[in-house]
Amino acid sequence: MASMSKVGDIYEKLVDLGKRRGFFWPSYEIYGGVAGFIDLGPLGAILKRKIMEKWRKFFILRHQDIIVEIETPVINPSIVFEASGHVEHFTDPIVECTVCGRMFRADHLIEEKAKVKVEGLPPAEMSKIIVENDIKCPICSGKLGDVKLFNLLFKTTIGPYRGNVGYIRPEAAQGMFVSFKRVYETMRSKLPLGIAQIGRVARNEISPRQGMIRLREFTIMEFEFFFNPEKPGCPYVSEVADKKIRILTGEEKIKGGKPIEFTIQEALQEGVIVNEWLAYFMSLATELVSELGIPLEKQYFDEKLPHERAHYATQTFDQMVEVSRWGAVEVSGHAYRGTYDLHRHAVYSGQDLRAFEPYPNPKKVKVVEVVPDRERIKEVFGDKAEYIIRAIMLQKGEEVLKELREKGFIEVLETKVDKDLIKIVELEKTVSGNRFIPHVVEPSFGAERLVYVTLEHSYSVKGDRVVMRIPRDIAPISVAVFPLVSRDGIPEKAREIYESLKKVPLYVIYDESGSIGRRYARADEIGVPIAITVDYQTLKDNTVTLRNRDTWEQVRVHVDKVTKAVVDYIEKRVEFNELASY
RNA sequence: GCGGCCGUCGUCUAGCCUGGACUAGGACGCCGGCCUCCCAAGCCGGCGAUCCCGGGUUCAAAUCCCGGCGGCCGCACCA
Repeated sequence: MASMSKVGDIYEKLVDLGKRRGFFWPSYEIYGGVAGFIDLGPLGAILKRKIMEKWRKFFILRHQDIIVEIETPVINPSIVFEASGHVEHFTDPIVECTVCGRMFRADHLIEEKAKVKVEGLPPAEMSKIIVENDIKCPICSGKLGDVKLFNLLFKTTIGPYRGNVGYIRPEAAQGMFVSFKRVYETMRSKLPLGIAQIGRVARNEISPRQGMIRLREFTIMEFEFFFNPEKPGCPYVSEVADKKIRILTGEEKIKGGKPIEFTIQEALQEGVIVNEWLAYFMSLATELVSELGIPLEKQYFDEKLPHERAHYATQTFDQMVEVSRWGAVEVSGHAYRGTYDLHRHAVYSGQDLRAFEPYPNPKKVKVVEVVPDRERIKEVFGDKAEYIIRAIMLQKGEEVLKELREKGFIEVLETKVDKDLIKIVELEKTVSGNRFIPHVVEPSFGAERLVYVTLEHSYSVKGDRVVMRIPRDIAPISVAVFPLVSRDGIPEKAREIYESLKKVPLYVIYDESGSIGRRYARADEIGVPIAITVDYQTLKDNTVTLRNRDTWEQVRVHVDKVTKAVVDYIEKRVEFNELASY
């Protein structure tokens, strides 16, 4: 297909196409628009839905015995995001130069210039440090203003009381953690367990740009996969052992290197990916993105360095897809979240969010029990005491003991607790099983970004026309029906076929305006994979022409077989040329 | 948030510098009709822009000035 060629920067062409043909456009256009919001048009909405369905097939339907989908609210009471750490960590202290107006992260600036740790300090304290250390604007040396907090969470109130603060979720994940106990029970208390959700989230980005890549409100598709850290193996990993993925490892990134191709097996053996489940899901993510029409060499995983990672994660890979204008964009994140979230919710809610796995037979074992000294902890920590006591009690006794012996204190909730506040009791006990906080790996996908990269990698030009080569199983419109000419009973015949295809059901368009070539062109531009043309021969032998969007090849198929041919083709059960034998 | 460039029919654009002849022109697309036996053909007719919004200067503003909103690029930000 030498005449099929990719063009350079296609962002603007897609923006144009999106508006003209109804894939997407800026929201609130008639009021001048608001940055960071987009509407999906008739075609975009179908495309997104088909991509979501594909995601469901990959991650939920294929694993429906262990991964289930739920739906939880978009608006959350503030306690949820206090527990998750978002209220604290999703807030950036920023400082503006009074001369040139540039904005900086106050904490980064102070730590760099004054060499002091300022994490968690109130803004007024940071402002003081800036004045005391005479820190100036690193660009123009101008005077810096006061430190202010900027929080990316959208805030609202729940009900009529101003004090009852709610936030719109910036990720769906907390819904899964908060309802973990319930889902775990409905799934008959077994691990591993994945809890998935597709839903809207919002982040109040400071300055969103880049069309549908950086949005203030978007759809996230993610699941939290809970497992016993003592049994971290994934039984499916053998199925994907030889599958290839590309990773820009942290080590390689520091050296300024490029992504390296690994098989899943190699990535695990070499310790590049720390967990089998994480590796398995990364393999599926690669396959999913490939099925959106993005070749392997245009995707890679970017291992996040410690300072690039979110507050909850111990290992994170961003799945990147190369696009023409912005280099590579993140379409999914794969994080090892450990016990962070469940632990925090257990502490904040006072609920036991541990899993339990019975031993074959109850065992008599020596256990180390941790008994916090409630009175003294309350004296020392005041309001925080209750949370600290809960956090201590959630620790494994052996681990607390070890930490105390090594350091003389333990660290919980980013707080040091001295050894004389904790009593250790060793006793013999009959235990019937293991109680623990499950570990979590989280694959999380941005639906709109997947839509965008799909469109971008579908875009091709053939001669002077645009052909959107959207993979046929996710193309918004599956098939077009055209009468070759609009007389002699041909339109009537074509309409019959159109009506029967709609009932399949399929997304179908019927078009009899303009020349046949114009209609093919219109269909190509919105990525309709197959066109059916009713012509004079149809009147004689009841066969129609099927025309392939990508190659323009044509085959004749009997009218009675057309539905099956179309369905088989768009569901990728057969290739186009095999339709000739239908 | 800062700086640069930019904002005219559905889309792309002419006009803006040098204010008036602009009833804002064109191309493509779209709608209706004719024609048409397979790749944006042709013919006829039609719809479509208070020139992003608000204010100012002027006898007169798409055009000059100010503010806002939006877009792209750079800086910062993107847990």
